[in-house]
Amino acid sequence: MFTELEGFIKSVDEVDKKTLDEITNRFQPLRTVRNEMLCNIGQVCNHFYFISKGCLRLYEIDDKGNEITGYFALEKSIISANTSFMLQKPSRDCLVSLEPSELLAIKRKDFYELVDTIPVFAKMYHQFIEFAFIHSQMRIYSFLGMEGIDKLKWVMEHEPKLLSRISSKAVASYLGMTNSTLSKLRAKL
Amino acid sequence: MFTELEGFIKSVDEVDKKTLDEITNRFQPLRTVRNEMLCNIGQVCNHFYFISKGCLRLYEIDDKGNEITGYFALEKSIISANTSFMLQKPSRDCLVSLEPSELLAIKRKDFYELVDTIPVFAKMYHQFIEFAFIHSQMRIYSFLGMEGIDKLKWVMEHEPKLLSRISSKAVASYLGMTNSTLSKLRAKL
DNA sequence: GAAAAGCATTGTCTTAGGACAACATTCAAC
DNA sequence: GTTGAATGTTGTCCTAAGACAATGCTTTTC
Repeated sequence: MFTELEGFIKSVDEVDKKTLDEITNRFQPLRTVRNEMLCNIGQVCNHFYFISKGCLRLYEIDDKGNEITGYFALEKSIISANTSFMLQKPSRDCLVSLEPSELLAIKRKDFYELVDTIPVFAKMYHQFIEFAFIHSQMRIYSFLGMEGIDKLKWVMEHEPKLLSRISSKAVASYLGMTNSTLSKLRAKL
Repeated sequence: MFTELEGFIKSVDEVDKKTLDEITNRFQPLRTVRNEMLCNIGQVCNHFYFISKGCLRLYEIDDKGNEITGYFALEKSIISANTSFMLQKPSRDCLVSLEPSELLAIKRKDFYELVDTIPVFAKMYHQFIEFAFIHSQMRIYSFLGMEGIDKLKWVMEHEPKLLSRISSKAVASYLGMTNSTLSKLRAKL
């Protein structure tokens, strides 16, 4: 499990073995089953997760009880209930595993200590958040105003893994449509 | 103009006069008229802007020629054509002033030098990007799946300044609807 | 301060997509 | 493997919102 994390860090920048150990030492392995909740609505999220294997989903539940997916994270990436983690406020999001997953968890305090003391880790976080922001903006541009069929084509082009791996229901909640609409659109292609 | 920037930096963290000067020295004042273009589509954005007075808008033009607003920035905040600035790729966004504005511009190279050498500046950037990300996520959650009337109520509650200050047309492009729809929804309230 | 350009409002018509429901299918758990 | 629950498909019906157009209202510019 730690091999993947080491590879992930190395992909950010060159790093010596000692520094790498300092980083990985702070992470605790964690195995989840399907649909295991890592952060529930109302909790303050105190961990960041690196995904060695598996897949996590971050979603919110709106006034009408509909789920809206904010983010999917696949293996070799990091995720938390970001807003709650950053602001240390009760989360409006749920963070759950979609599959049995192998994770490495780091506590918030340790996380920010590494950010403050280890440049490669700071750079990694910096890249993560820039990417997360850019990705969100891209979704806003792509999904506001776009018609359903174009949203579907957009995911097929930009995030094809989601379609092969993740349930239609969850994908629909990511695209901002109902599962029946998604199903009809798929039939049209 | 520089007074506002100094206040902005001080609001991030305590900072001595010398450091403050090192920061502000890198900024060049810049006055714009209405609708002045600071970064056009296809250009690589090489500046970050602090807004002393006025208001900027970041938007994209989709396949059908419709404008989609990604972001509004009012005085006492910073903005650039973020994606292009971060990735150093040709921008898909246009950055324009909505009003005659007083700006302070900093070159990309200087900007990142300050990020790397002055902790308070790094913290400021860090806060900016965390906020920008959180704001984007909030918009995704709020606007995907929400009905028009609820989006309007949402802006009235969360960003009332936009409605009093910015043209309906631009607000509509921010909410992902046409201006005629927005006008009809307003009449309904 | 007149002319022009850009905005905002309101109307009609049309359509994409939501709600709900019935049924089929897959998947997981025993 | 069997059973039950969750997911996916397809249908009908209906409504929110887009397209387009006509008109009135502001701003800007000369």
